[in-house]
Amino acid sequence: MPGALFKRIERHGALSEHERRALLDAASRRREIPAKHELVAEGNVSSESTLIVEGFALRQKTLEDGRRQITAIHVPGDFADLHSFLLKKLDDGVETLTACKVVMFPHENLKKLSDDFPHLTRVLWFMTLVDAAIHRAWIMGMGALSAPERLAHLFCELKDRLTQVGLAQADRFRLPLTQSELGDVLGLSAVHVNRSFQQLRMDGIVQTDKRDIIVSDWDELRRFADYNPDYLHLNQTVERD
Amino acid sequence: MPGALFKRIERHGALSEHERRALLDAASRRREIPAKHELVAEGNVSSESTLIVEGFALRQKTLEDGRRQITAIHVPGDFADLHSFLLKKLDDGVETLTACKVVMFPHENLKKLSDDFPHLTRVLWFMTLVDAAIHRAWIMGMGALSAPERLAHLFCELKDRLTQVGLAQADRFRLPLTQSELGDVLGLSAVHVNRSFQQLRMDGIVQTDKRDIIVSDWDELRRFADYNPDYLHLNQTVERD
DNA sequence: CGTTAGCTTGATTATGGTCAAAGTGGGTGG
DNA sequence: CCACCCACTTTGACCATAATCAAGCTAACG
Repeated sequence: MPGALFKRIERHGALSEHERRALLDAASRRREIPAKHELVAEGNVSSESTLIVEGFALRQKTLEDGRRQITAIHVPGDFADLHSFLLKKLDDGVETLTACKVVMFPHENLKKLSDDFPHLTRVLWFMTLVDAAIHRAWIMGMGALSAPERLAHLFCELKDRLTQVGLAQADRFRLPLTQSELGDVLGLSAVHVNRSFQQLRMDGIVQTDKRDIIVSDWDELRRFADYNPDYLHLNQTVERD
Repeated sequence: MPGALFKRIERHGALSEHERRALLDAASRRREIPAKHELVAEGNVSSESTLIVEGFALRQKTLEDGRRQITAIHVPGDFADLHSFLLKKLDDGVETLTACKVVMFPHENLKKLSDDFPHLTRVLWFMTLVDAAIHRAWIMGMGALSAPERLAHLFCELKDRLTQVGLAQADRFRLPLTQSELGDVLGLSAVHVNRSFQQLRMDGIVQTDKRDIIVSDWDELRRFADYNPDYLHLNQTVERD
């Protein structure tokens, strides 16, 4: 179990036994958190970071008038708020999307880790850099892609990220977001997300079954969305020396 | 001169003499680069990172069909591609906007720094986290703000970032971007950027003089754009212990 | 079963894109 | 020094994409 927990970290890091142990020791408590529960409020100072073991979470920013924008979707294996280790005051809030099992890492422990384990530090840094690369892909999508393309691009991204941690089937994955939430991700109204869905279905490149996204020809979808998974650095390892 | 060079790094880090020296030693050569010159191409593997000493640079992603999206604007004091230290293969290309003076940091030297100087490592990590926070602010803007609001938000951000490194006057700063480039930043057409400009001018909250942006009442502009500078972490120091 | 959250549809409006042409001004070469 | 050039800005007319509003539909859940 502790092994599976660090699936993603280990994929990027090739940790030594010593580093594994230190990482495990840095974790404080496990927590189970219900769906739609706020973990950290936007603007709050945080003193621990959250590794998601099970379930989905999101990060969001809110405007005065209530408009909200989702800035990140997190899947199992992700650190949802590792950036709070150094930023402290979060510019975005963290909220569970589904019920989650998480492991908390107090910042003082991460501090100690980063004093003693340079390689492990670089691996954690790397993971926040991938978060940033995903931000850039979203910026690209919002600036240059049409609504159906954006939706398709998101499906491609989530499929690859979920496959990385063994949570997608060959032709489908579960998407635990309502169309309204998807709107807040993509910068679209819920109605327009619905119409974009219909277009993808009518064009025959995406099917849906409840909350499952089903795609028989991923290459076709990738071409449609101009998707290139390089930015996820899926199987890249931070070199040790 | 080497002192001014690290203005931003030192603001966030409170470096020891030892760390300062190590950082200086990690720099390889200084370079002068003409305007509109590509420093790293999108998709290329990079082996050094670029600290901007003078001038402006940008990062961009391009689609097959030529649509491009600018993902970051960099001002003096910024590391334009520090993320390439660990990501290696860049998902966005780096290009100068104006003529630049830069200092290169070979990744092997950064590697050594990060082995030996945990605090300095955390400061560099912090700077990439601020980049990511800026990405999130842009995502928010593109998803939830109108065209004139987005433009105003960008002005507020650049004003604060330039002030941090002593490059803005009280009521104005130089914006070395054409309206077409601003369009590629904001996800708008050049024509619509022009019309958004006109609206800000007509509402009396922004004036322009050549490439200077002049604002007499910043608070008004900030309110208009729903701008909160917290995400820039302008004067925040990474604690040493 | 009734309630409710989420999905779907239609009609209308608004924001922003596209295309084309006409200004403007700084820099360069004759 | 002037005239031309070129890049950038501005304008207008028209079109496309997406938002909004309102209502009806569906299905899971208590």
